[in-house]
Amino acid sequence: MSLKTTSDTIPQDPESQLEVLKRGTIDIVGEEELLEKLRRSCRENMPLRVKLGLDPTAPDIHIGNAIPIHKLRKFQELGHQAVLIIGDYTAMVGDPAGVNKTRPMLSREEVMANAGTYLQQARKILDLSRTEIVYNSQWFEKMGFSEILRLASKMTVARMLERDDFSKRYAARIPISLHEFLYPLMQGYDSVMVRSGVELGGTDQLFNLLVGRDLQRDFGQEPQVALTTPLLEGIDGNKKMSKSLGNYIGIIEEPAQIFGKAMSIRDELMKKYFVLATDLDDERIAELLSPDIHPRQAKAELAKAIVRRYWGEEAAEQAAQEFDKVFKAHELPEEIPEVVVPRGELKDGKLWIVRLLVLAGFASSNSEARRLIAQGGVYIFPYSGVKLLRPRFPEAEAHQYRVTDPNDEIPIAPVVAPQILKVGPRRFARVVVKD
RNA sequence: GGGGAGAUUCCCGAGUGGCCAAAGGGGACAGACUGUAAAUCUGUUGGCGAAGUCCUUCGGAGGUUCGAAUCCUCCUCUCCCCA
Repeated sequence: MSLKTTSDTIPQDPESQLEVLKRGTIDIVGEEELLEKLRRSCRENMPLRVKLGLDPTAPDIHIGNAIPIHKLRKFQELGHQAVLIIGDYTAMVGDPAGVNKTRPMLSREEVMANAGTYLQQARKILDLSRTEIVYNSQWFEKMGFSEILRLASKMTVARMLERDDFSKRYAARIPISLHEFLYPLMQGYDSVMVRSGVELGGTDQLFNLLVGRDLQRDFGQEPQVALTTPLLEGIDGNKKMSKSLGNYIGIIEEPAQIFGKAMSIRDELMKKYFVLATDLDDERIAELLSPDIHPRQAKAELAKAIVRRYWGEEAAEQAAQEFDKVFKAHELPEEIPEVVVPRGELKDGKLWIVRLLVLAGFASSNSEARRLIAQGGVYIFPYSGVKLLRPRFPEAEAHQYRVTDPNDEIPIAPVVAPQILKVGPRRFARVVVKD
């Protein structure tokens, strides 16, 4: 996907820049300062240095933590210098912001592996050729203990405990490890090291961003402006979208996957997703959310818009069609993964259905497979020409394909005409025999 | 350093000798219904080719007992109070 280069249509005067940048923010600490910085930048033709830190704590960037990245992109479009910090050191600590327990410390290897995939993904949003990319191990690795002490002396325990997440944990008697107190200082020190003029982050980052301001002052630098963006709820609808909760939509997930996950959010969440996770303008969003539009359709537009943002128009269109096909018309999806059955598993050309479910990865044990069957969630039918699978469509006679007996032995057809195994509404596999 | 409380299944959390593969909630999965992987309702949620006076699981290692998540000893980790 190519990134839009809109810089020539973009307002260059500081006031309009500020206007553009303010859209979709929660706090700007130092808004006056920001305007001043923008003015100076115009006057002296010096781009602002805009910092965003990404901690590679998991392999995926999701549409929630992509929000500040898009904001960084905005700055980039306005001609400012994006500074992307890959927090390979901070990732080892784990940001305590908004978390109610100590995060497991990651190993160097895990972090580095994630860092690689992060850049791959950030490419989808940022123009990396115009982005300064820095790893914070660069300075933390060689930092001596005396320097760490000096840094730590700049923060008080009382101030730390003012933080909501820490004070809650403290009140609830949930352990707080000392190294977690170091995190904001590390992030703040990053700002000093890259001489950041503006730092971006989700609202839960406000404290960390403010520490950056303080530290910069201590180190004789002009303090950065802190600009925060909203947090997005995960697809479960109540908790913040996060990797560890597994309630996220990753930006490099398959379009079909993104589409489906977006369709699974509750209706009330649509507005927020429209605003924060798509490129649609306010007018269009209002239109889609009006009572004239069926929520189902609005949500499909939402899902499409999210896919479009990361995979382009064509992928979005395809994902939408695919979804309708499977969930509205109850037909087979376009792409069905194979489950390979080793010939040795067969007895007289037959395979125990329970075994097949396990081989396909649809059940982790025979017992679970039996349960699925007992619940009526398992179907097996020939590949050719079966329109699924609904009692409401009598011509399909769907239920003749439902597996009802966990002791069934399924004859496995030759490779040319494989069978389709379906579990639940959306898990499919094509059964293939190989030696 | 002294005293007290605690660690339970994917998560939270009940359980203080057998009725415990372990309440309840969350999550997840399945079914019904539908507008969809929304909402709602129902069910399932350790393993074993389903079966048993079976095996594994209540922080770890031992012990008491016919029998231990539950009692004892030591260990690891956490929280609280005092210093």
